[in-house]
This record gives sequence, structure tokens and C-alpha cells, in this order.
Amino acid sequence: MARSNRQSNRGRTSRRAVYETLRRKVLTLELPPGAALSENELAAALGVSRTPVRESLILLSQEGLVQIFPQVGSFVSRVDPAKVADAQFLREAVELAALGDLPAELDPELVDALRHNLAEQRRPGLALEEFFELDEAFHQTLLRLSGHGSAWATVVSAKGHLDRARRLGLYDTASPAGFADQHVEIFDAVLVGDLALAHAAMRTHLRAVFDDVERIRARSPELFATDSGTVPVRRNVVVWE
Amino acid sequence: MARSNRQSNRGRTSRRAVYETLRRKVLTLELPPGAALSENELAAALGVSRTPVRESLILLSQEGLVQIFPQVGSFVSRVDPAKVADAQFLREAVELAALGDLPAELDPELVDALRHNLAEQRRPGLALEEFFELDEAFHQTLLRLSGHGSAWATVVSAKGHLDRARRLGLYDTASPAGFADQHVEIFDAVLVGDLALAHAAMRTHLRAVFDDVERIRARSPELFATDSGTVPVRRNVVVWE
DNA sequence: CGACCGGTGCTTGTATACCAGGGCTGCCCG
DNA sequence: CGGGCAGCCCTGGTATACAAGCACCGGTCG
Repeated sequence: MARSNRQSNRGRTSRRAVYETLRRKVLTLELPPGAALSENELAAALGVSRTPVRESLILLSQEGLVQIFPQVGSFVSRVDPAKVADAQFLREAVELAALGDLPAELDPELVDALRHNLAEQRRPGLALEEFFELDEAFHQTLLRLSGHGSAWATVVSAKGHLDRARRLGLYDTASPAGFADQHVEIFDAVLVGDLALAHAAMRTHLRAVFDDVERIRARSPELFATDSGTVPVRRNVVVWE
Repeated sequence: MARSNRQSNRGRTSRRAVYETLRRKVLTLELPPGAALSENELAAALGVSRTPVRESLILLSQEGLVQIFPQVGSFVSRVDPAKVADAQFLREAVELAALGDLPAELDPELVDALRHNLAEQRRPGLALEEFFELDEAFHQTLLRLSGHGSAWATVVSAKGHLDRARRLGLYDTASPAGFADQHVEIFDAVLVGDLALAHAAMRTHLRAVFDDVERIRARSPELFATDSGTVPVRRNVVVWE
């Protein structure tokens, strides 16, 4: 196989590249819920062997983004409203607890980062993907502000379903401005030390996704899991290239 | 809680068996922090090929229980106090939030399960491993009582470091009776609907692990990570058989 | 005596071959 | 014409072969 696909291994393994690629495609809905993922096809499309593809799928499976049915097939998992609710519950619990743990003296560097982030969020002509990245960074930085930044990794791996639902919602409304306003509200409350207000603003902000989920579910039910009985259908092939 | 992996051929994959075996050995400290894990040796010892072993190690690596250094080796990760704190923070946030979400009418079946569980915890001659299983079930059932039972899976995958620290602590003190009392205290507060008391009891209970960690760390520093600079040393071989 | 340098054996990473099992299709029979 | 059944083909699961890289060790040279 051509070894020119990647420059030599310098901490950058093929598996990691494949994993990140697939994860991004799933989260951005480029690989839509329900899409069939053939290890052979993915390997051929990405120019690697089955091994790194397979290992990546196993990782995504553990995150709940992919379902693997032995001897049947692997599929992008449909958005499960129950899992969305779980991720939402977990995230809200963590972020609210973090607000309660904010130190008296806020790290000025992180505060500056937040300020700059919020300014970027209101930049005109901001692409949706850019907004998502800023949104991620905003919440992560808030967690770091409370000294629990590394807990963010767990939240990230658990909120895959949530992210897809949020994306569905934003692709629909296409108005991240409201969320940016909520971010500012949270940030201001944190700055003045109004814990109750910060809590309320954060809770409102995080729960806004539920409205989106229900709205999108009514419009595109095929993206959501019906019951626990997900029937794998092999013919449900979706090309992603 | 019966596991269905051995009942039928379905789902009885070699990888799952290897993964569960290795995870158990790591969590029970049978594979101590710092132990070298050679894919070849593990495969030979478990009677399988490298493939399922390797895939299991990758999964454990994502949970933070194992560290994989490409072209160098794989090792049982040392107990990182920072990660213990993170897991503790996340768990506390989730479980306290769950207490706040308890419905007015508690599921009588789950309440019975909790009652029975607590009785078992006080059974004389209880083995430590049995107590750990009961402890796990107790907290999981509490989460289910609040309707967020499936969020437990995320907590489980994140609290590997925490579990090892708790085990270290209990192997040292060998007195789970105190924890059983705390469980009863939480349960009683939940039953009478005293949210504040339940919160306080849960917080005290969950934070007890910190005392253990510091005590054990002073006694057995080699089990803990020194800094972020973890230097893999190949000669650090530990046999586990 | 000490520092450097290359061989050697181990490690994980990747590719490939083979296996068991289940869905799909199309023939065959009623 | 319709239902049942058998074989094909694709699936993921596992085993194995090969490749790349780092640590250790021993010899050699300054």
C-alpha cells in the first residue's frame, strides 16, 4: 500500500487520523444517523487497511456514536432521545457544579480568553462550524476556570448524541445569535460573582437544546431511534463521499 | 446482576471476554499500577491472538486505565490524584443532581432493591469484593430512582481511577462498615424526602475517598503518578500470574 | 576510565488471510 | 402464482505476517 498517504509516524498514527476523521464526519452529520459503515469500504476510501478503521469503529462504538452488530454490520447510531437526555443531564450536572466551585480569584488569562471567545461569537458572517468550535471552547474554558478542566474530556465523550441533536437544531434555525447572548449572560454573572444568576442562565442555556430536539424529531423522524429495538438493515447504504 | 455474555453464542466474542478480564484485573489491582502489559504475553496467557488483546487495551486506554506508548509498550496507568479528583468531581456532580431530580413517588421496586442491598451490605463475613459490587449497585440504583439510570455507564467509564483509589483505601482499612452506615443515612434521607440531608450525606460519603487517597499515597507512592512526565521504562516488568 | 555508537531484541502499528455467521436473492416446488 | 428453502455474498471476528521504532547492552575509541 502506498506509504505516501501520511508522512511518517511522528506521534501521528493512522488509527488516530482515521478515528478523528470518522468522529468528525459523524458529529457533523456528514455521516448521517443510520448510515452503514463497512470496514472494507471505509478502509478502501481512506487508503488504509481494515485494522485502523476497525479499531476506530470500536472506539466510536464505546462512545455510542456507532453500533456494531457482529456478522451483520456497523451503523452510525441514530439519535436516541433518551441518550440525548442522559448527556444533557450529565453535562448540566457537571457544568452547574463547576460554577459552584469557582474560586474567588478568577484566572485573568482564562477570563481574557473567554472575553475574546465571546467577541468572536458575535463576529458577522460566522460559519456554523466556527460557532460550534467557539461554543465548545467557551464551555471548556469555563470548566477550567473552576479547576476541573480535565473533566471536560469525559463530558465530551458522553455528549456525542447531544452534539448531533444540537447541530440538527442549529442547521434548522440557523441563528446562533441567541446562544451567543446566553453565553454573554452566563459570563457576566460569573464575573460579578452572582452564582444564582449564573446557575439559572446556564441551566436555561443548556436546556434550550430540548426544544430543538423535539422540533427536529417531528420533522426528520428517520434520524432518531424508534425504540430500543433497532433493527439493522443492510441495504440501508449511504455513501458519504 | 446476571450477565448475558455466556448464555448464548450471540455477543460471546473473544474481545469482550478479554476486555472484561483485563478491566477486572486492573480495577482489583491484580494488575498493579505501573505493570507492563505486553500484547504478546497477554495473548499467550489468555489463549487468544493479539487482535482481541490489542483492541481491549485500546478500549482500556480510552478509559484511562492503561497507557499505550507506541513502539515502547503498554502499562497499567498509575493512579493520578488529579484524575481521581476529576472522577470524584464528576461523580459527585451527577449523583447530587440525581438526588435533586428524585420524583415524588419513588419506584417501590427500586426501593425494595435498595433495602435488600443495604441489608446485604451489613451481612457478617462479607468479602471486600462483594461489598464493592453492592456499593456499585446501590449507587446505580439510586440513579435509576431518579430516572437517569443510564447515565451511570458514563460515570462508570470515568471513575476507573477513583475505583482503584477506593480499593486501595479499603484494602488498607478493611472496614466497609462505615460506608454501609453512610449508605443507610443517604437512603433514609431519600425515603423521608429530606433533600438537604441527602445531599449532605452523599457529599460526605463520596468525599471520604480523599482521605484514603492521601493516606495510601504516603505509604505506597510508587502506585501514584509523580507528575505529568510519565516516563515509560521497559524494564519495569511485573508478572501477574 | 568514560562517552559514544551500532547491533539486537523487544515493543506496538499496519496489512492481509481465513473463519463463522446472518441477510438477501432467486430458484424450485406445491 | 406464492411460499419455502438453499446457496451466495458480505459482514465483522480472529489469527498471523510484516514493518517501523525505541530501549538496552556491549564493544570500541578518545
